Amino acid sequence: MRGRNKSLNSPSPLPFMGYDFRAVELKWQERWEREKRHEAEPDERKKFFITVAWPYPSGPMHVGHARTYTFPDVIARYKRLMGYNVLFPMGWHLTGSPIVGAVNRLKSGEEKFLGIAKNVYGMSDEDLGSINDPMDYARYFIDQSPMGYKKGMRSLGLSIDWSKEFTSITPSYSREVEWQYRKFLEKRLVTTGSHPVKFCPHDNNPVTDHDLLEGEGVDIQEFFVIEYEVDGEDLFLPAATLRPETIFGVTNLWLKRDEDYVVADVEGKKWLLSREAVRNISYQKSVKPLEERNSGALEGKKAINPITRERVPIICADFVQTDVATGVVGSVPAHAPYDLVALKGSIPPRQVIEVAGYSDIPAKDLVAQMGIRDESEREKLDEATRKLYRDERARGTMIVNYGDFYGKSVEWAQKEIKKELTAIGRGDVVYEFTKKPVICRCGTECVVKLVSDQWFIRYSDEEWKKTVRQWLASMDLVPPETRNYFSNVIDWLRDWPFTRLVGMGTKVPWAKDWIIESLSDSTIYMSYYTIADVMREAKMEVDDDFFDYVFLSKDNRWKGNETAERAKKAFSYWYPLDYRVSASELIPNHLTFMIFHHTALFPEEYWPRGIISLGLVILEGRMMHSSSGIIYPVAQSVEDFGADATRFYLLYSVEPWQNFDWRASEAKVIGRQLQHFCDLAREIIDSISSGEEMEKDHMDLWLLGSLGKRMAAYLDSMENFRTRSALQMAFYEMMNDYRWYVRRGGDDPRTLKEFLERWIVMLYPFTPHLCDELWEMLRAKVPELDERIECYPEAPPVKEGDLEAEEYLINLFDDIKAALQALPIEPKALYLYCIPGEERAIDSAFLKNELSCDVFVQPLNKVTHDPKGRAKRAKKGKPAIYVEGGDGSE
RNA sequence: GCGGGGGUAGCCAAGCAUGGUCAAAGGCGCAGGCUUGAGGGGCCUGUUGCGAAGGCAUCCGUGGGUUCAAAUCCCUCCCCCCGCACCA
Repeated sequence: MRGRNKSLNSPSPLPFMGYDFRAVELKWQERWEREKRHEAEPDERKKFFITVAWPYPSGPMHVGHARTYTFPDVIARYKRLMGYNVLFPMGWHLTGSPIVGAVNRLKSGEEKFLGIAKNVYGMSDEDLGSINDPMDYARYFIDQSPMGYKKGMRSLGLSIDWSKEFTSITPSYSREVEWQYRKFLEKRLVTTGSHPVKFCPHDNNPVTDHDLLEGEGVDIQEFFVIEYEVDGEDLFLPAATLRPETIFGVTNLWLKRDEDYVVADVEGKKWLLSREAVRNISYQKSVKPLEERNSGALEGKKAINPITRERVPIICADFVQTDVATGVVGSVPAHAPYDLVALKGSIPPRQVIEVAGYSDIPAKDLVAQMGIRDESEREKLDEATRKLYRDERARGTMIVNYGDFYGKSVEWAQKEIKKELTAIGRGDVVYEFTKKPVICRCGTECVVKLVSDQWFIRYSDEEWKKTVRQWLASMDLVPPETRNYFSNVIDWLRDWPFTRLVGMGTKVPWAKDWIIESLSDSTIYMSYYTIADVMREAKMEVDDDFFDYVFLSKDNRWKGNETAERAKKAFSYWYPLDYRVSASELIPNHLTFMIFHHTALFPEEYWPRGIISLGLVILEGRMMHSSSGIIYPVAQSVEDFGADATRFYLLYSVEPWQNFDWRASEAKVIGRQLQHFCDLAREIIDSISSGEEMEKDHMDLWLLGSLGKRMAAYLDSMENFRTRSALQMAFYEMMNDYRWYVRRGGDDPRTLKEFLERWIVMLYPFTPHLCDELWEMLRAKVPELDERIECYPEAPPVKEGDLEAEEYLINLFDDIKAALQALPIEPKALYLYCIPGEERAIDSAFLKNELSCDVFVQPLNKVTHDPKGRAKRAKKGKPAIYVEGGDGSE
């Protein structure tokens, strides 16, 4: 020990001081803003453009959101350190109906919602009174509420370029959306059609799962309807089925016993429908009820199978469910357990499908196997039905002599028979929920409605998919596991209905009654960030030509226009998007749509380069839900622990793409650790004095060498977005190195200054306020440092030689501790026998001090004391150890 | 059901794509000691079991297998999470 600076020898004589994190954070936030530190303009530097899914401000910003936005901020700050010109913008997504819905609920005084607004969202009566329309509500959660997004983002110290801010309903942005869809229309990438949706007749609106009281997650199923003509009457029995291929095995038709059915005109034909079916189907087809007719009146009559022309009897039964599909069912006893049981052998089953493992009457096998006695055992019958369908569909073969059907698969037959029936005008389709009831919040039972004139984006287009697949292959996807996921999504993606009747948003340019729904208007909005400030300043009306010129360089009248030129310059500088950051649950829609849309609209040089998918955040083990009040608001975390501690905590426990469990107790610990770090840094800064030039000794070289290694690992992690691992290097490993250095007597102010300089820089992306503060303090002592921390110092080179000897000692020290641990004696003297030459690495003074006993180092060629003959165990790099107890013996 | 991702010591989690250097990093928590103006600070030590020695035994959801050698490769089973569309 050279004792140049006593205060640095452990333990610290200074009292615990800490710092006022809120004061420091506010100071720097204010300064960054005043200096417009994060506003980015095109220049000659290499650029880095990163965006994150824009928030939908329908409630408070909680720590889950904080993580989503802090991660890209850390990356943005890191890239600035690396010399990039970084654009990290933010906007607001207002499209859609939830905000509209929230305002309606407030206005109608819905109690539950008002309670949440007051207690969870922290809204005062005054706040509530000031909200009259959806924009008021959105504004409230964007920048008025203390729990709002903009305040939250600012208080976290996010380095967002607010000059590029806009919303999804900003008029000039809407122009871009219109441009995009007109392009799609031109390219025939949109199409019109009809589409089944969950619908509430009372509200006269489509409903989402979120709007439901009961029936969440229920799907819509397509039933195929086979029309059987009633013999001798102008009436059809529309038997609804999921298995039209079994039509060859139909032995009879079922109606519910003693039930009043309705004869109705359905698009020009007379159908017999249950009363429930009349209501349901009237939302899918034009249905005019004509008269009632009891099922008993039809019993015994015959109906004509449209394919086989066979006449089969109409039979009534109790198991028929009138609220499912049409309320009319075909009976296939060989392949449907229900039918088999209900017929009780009165009509012989007819096999039409053969499956390995089953007899010639498959339904019979299952009924016997499961011990089903009669049709009242619904649960068992349902299970048998499901199992049989699964097996037959997977492995069954058709054994009917009809057309090409013999020997064909069930799947093929199903498609084929649908085609045939439709062709001869005896096939139709009705939609039904997979499970009932489905009940709207208003209490009304929902129906399946067929929306016509719906517009679709043709994601099913094979050419388009091919382009997207190819581009995907060249993209950087983080984490790599998402590649498979994307690739599957592209395969399964169907046409997407992109028009809505309600909510905020941009109108479909050629169908002004419709609005472009929220996922579909946010596919290329990153491009607008690049020109948002130019557009706002210009305040001018733009048209399709404008975007053609700016985005596609089409030669037109905008050429030479100042605004257009500025926009074009900015766009071509910043685009393409380097990384898109989003939640992994958006892979099946938004993120994939983004790739589709870019490839369809822009030249390849502007297609997005990378996607980072984040994991979700849970709160103390539970899912966060604004609507249920299970949230931890950002505002609170910043107040409780500070912005830096919040940021640090959000990124340290798991990598960004893993799920994260927020625990306030841990966030608190981080706050303490930062306080400690601050103390330590100040101590080092205090110790810096000018004019002192000392030769670096072994420990100094070790500390700087190790720093080089840590920094290399840090850079590698950051380049791959492994922020957790980077933080572990930047904070904990650095801390450990520092401790060891001090413990080993290291105390050179110059070495420590160098060490601290890099330490601050490494931590800067994570805890920018504290780091800027420390940097400022450091500069007061070391004026030659750059004012901006962003001009980071290079890592010192790693010379393995500087590290080797110390590693040797560390290993030896560990071995000694392990050995001592198993010994129940007080060590008095420690003998170390090493390969000659290695003794140079053994700091016996240090060991003596640490172990409080005498230490004798004896190279193998100079062993003088070895009563137990341990010296022979010495190996290269691993000295032999002999411990002598207090009484001199062992 | 379909598709994707996981199960590692009290907790969070690293490692597994290139088997051995893995009793298995780091953090948290917990325990003990030190800091000779007593407790939310710091430093040190420990945290599967055994052990008068740096070792041995057992261990990485379950049960098998491959191998001189498996947390790491192959198979069986069990369990958990996330998407599945008109919703931001």
